Amino acid sequence: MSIQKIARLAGVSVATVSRVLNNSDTVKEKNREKVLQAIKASNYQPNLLARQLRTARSSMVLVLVSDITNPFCAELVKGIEEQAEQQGYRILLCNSGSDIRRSRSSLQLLSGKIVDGVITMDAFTTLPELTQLIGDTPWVQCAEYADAGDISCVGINDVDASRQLVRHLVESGRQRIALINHDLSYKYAQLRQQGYQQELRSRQLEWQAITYASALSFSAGKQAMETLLQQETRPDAVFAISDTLAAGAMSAIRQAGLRVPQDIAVAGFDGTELAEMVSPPLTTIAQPSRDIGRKAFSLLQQKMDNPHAPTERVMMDWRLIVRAST
Amino acid sequence: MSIQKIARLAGVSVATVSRVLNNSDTVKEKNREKVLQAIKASNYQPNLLARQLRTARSSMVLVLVSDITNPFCAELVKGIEEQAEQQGYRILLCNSGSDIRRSRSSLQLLSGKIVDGVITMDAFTTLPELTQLIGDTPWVQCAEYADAGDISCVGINDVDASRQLVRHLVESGRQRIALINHDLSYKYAQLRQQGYQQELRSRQLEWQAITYASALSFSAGKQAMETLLQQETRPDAVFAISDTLAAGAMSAIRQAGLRVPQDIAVAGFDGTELAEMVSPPLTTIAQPSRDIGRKAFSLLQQKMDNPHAPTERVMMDWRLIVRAST
DNA sequence: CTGAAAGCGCTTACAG
DNA sequence: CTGAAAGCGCTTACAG
Repeated sequence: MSIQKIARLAGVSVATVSRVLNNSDTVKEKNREKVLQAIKASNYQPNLLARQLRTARSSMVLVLVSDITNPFCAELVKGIEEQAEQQGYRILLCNSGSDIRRSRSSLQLLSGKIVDGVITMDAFTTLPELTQLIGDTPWVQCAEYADAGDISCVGINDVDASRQLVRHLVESGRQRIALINHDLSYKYAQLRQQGYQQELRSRQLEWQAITYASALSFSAGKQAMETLLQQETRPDAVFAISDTLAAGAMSAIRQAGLRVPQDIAVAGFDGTELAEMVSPPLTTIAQPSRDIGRKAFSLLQQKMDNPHAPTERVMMDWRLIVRAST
Repeated sequence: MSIQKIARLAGVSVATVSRVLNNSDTVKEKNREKVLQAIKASNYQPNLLARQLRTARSSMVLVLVSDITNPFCAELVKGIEEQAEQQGYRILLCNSGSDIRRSRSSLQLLSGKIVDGVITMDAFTTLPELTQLIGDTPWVQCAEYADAGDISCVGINDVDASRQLVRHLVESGRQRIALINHDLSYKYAQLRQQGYQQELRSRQLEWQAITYASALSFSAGKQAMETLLQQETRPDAVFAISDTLAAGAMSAIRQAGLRVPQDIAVAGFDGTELAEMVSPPLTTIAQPSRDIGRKAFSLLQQKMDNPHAPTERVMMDWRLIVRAST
């Protein structure tokens, strides 16, 4: 079913059909109706491929998400979606699993002209490769940094946020604060660790312990906490770099027969709903995830509308939420 | 950058370039090299739109997910993805939010020939409309029923699973078992409710209470539980139709100063990781979510490979997991 | 083994 | 207001 058939059915030229389809110009009412009727009668659906090939734009953007299972990512996506929808764009989600091979495959949608731009959340260590793959098509990095190259990004000040969280733990009397971190190829992981260390140093606290969870998951958090509990001195507080990890840590603590927060205080990061779901509810850093997502799309749109739009690095606000876990 | 330019650069025809690109036939080694070199030199990327338009296939499928935030959905998607990847397909995720308007918009990817098939998880009440939108392109309904029309689907036997869960509650001595359900436009919600009622009846338990959560979320579950707690007689057990709702219910119970499971037992459904994350951990029905996803893709692939493939309704295995919450 | 040519289904100046 | 025609970037019989 093509525009040709419709044209034949309606007794007009394909140009006229196309004009009706794009409700453009001035088509004589009589003709418009004939076309509309033919369309309805044949249940015609325009071929988007052909249209996009011709116009060289798709009004679709690719969102390369590292892990949809991660509630923080899911929130970011919702923000991106909201903004995109409002601006008449459609979003294609691809789950990269932080795997460069899969990213590469997904990015063919970009180089293949199926989407007009891309929002990524990949580790900043993969940026060189991504940069090469993406070339100079519109691109925004979301909730992870890009400190070189011509890439716009949105995030929060992770060092400050971490410091404030650690400060809170210190001020509530904790002496041995451990960190459960994740893959340091993420810049945000590095920065949160920096914040943690800076704050300890400035408070003259010598005790320090860092474990690296193998994934950003509950079970990895649990395992990381078990490791911490096996060490000679036991921490009296744990700062986990995400709420999911913190939930895992709490579970490990409970299984070891210890209490939260009496024996060990636990704090998370992100401010997802999960932090309220566990008990005791988690102290955490609330990130404005929806807004980060929205902003990421806005930056992308600027680039799509104008290839020479300036590259921006946006820092959003965050805040500490104190709950019963600390 | 087009195939034409490469042809010119390499001093061959576009046909030859195309052949190299599709590593087909037998291109003289000398020419292949010239082409490969030209491609590398110019960093050429094939235009997928043009290719898909020409070949009328994309090796991409659309997954219309009702809510990526839902951990059960996320698991399904991972299963679909695994299978798709293995078969050389790419997946496009669209978040319908159970909104028919958004589904409609996403389905243009189908009618517009951008994808070869679609997997949905929409409420069965929307099927008539979806059927009309989708026409006769390959389509599989995942984790929700389709009892009419020519739609393949994969799921579990919800009635049996519910009955077994309720049986477990009864057998552990519970007398007043409440149900926290969700939107009855989902067939699975209807069936689980049926199972609940059937089992109560067969056990001659008269007491019954059903609340409907406004969403499949923690806070909606909490609210639903609060409603239940306000009624004259208090239940001594609650069966929530999803783990997320169950988590909300537990939170409400705790806030009311009651204990789980001593005062009220709580059971969930789905068997997501969340069920292990809360404390006490949840008794739940484990659905083989990954396998459901994989199966959904396989069914879709059958339809894509052969338009006359038979329509199937697949029922997967499930099992009851008893934990400390009951 | 290779190239000229048709065609996938659209849109858009251009001429009338 | 409308139509004929070119062209987006590919692939694929067809002929050689």
